[in-house]
Amino acid sequence: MSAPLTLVGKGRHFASLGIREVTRQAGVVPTSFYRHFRNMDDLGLQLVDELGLVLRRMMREARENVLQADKLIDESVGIFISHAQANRSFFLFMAQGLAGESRAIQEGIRSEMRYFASELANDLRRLKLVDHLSDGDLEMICDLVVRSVAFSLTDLLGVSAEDEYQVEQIRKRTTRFLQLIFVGAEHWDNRRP
Amino acid sequence: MSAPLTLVGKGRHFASLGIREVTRQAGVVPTSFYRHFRNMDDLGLQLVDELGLVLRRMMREARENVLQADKLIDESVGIFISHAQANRSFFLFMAQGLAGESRAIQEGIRSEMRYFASELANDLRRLKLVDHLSDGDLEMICDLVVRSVAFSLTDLLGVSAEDEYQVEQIRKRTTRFLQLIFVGAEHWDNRRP
DNA sequence: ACTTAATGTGTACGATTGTACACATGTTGT
DNA sequence: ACAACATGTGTACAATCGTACACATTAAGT
Repeated sequence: MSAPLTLVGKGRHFASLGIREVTRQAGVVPTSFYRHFRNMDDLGLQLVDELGLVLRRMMREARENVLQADKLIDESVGIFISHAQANRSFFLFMAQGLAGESRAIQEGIRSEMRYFASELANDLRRLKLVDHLSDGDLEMICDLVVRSVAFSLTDLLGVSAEDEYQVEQIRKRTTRFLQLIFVGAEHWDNRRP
Repeated sequence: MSAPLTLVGKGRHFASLGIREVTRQAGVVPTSFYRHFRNMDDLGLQLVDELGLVLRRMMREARENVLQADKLIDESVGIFISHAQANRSFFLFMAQGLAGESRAIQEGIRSEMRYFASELANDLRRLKLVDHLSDGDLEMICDLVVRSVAFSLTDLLGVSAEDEYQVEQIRKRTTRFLQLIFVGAEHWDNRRP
């Protein structure tokens, strides 16, 4: 399962990978592939499941480290960036899959993002930061947050992890996006008659 | 050039297309490909250029139709959705290319999005809607707007254009995203000490 | 009308692909 | 120790791939 991730990490697109290519990278004969997966789509779906675990680990770390609310955004963005770099290939796979050619993989990744957004909504409720918002509005806001971060992901994966200046730019920009969204959230009910 | 778009429209990923496949779709012999493109990346780059034209047409129509400021968001989202549906294949190609395997195509699409965001910033300035914002902040906000809309694109392309209920849901959700961002923008300077 | 350039065709080649089948090796439970 | 099972190997084949080359057709410029 790590073979396709390695290839994706080298700049290949998951949709363009073949069975032979993957098994070659895994140091195994092509026919062995069928012992584990029915086809490439099946492989992709299992990768989505593993991606879920990676995201859950990231959430857990964020929950443990975000102690005071005023540092929430900064800390979270930092944790996100360090996880994205530590699991670069996984996140590349995720970014590719969002517009990939397998509808099932697409839906799987989308579902992981929805789960992530709903967990975020729970956390914000628990921290008593969003008492003035309805459930529907909170869910919408968390969705926007997750999407914005996911889009920053494609920025981040486009630069080398060693290019500290660029990474810092992306970190700052993502932080400002989230600040802007939360400013909007604070004043949101004014808009809802 | 329309052959690869047709294939993308049928659910294929651009990165997985081959020269023979494209020429077959175009009703032409494989070797003819080289009369027009050096390789698939070259084809992709020329498609990005055409995508630029599509986006510019969309901007023009938005500028002509958005007369009063209070309907700005609704109108713009509507125009975006109708263009995305009318040029489905083009926008699919765009969504794929953002995390595609050619760095050059990726950068090309990103560049189109930056241009789009800066034009949006100009328009908002001209409409005198954002006098309290610095150039840098306005640019950041427009970037977030463009990203959010681009992400909604992947939602929209995932459902059939005939599924009016789903399309309507996406329209509403995108509109709310933008409203939230603009509420944030209105109150933004409070945050900047 | 005649030259030049642009574009499409036909054939050919070795490399690579997905997958079927029979067989070998290693691991696990009893 | 032995059976059952999971996993990897080797061989094979038709299909497809990218691309080179020589040739035919069409379009444009003079």
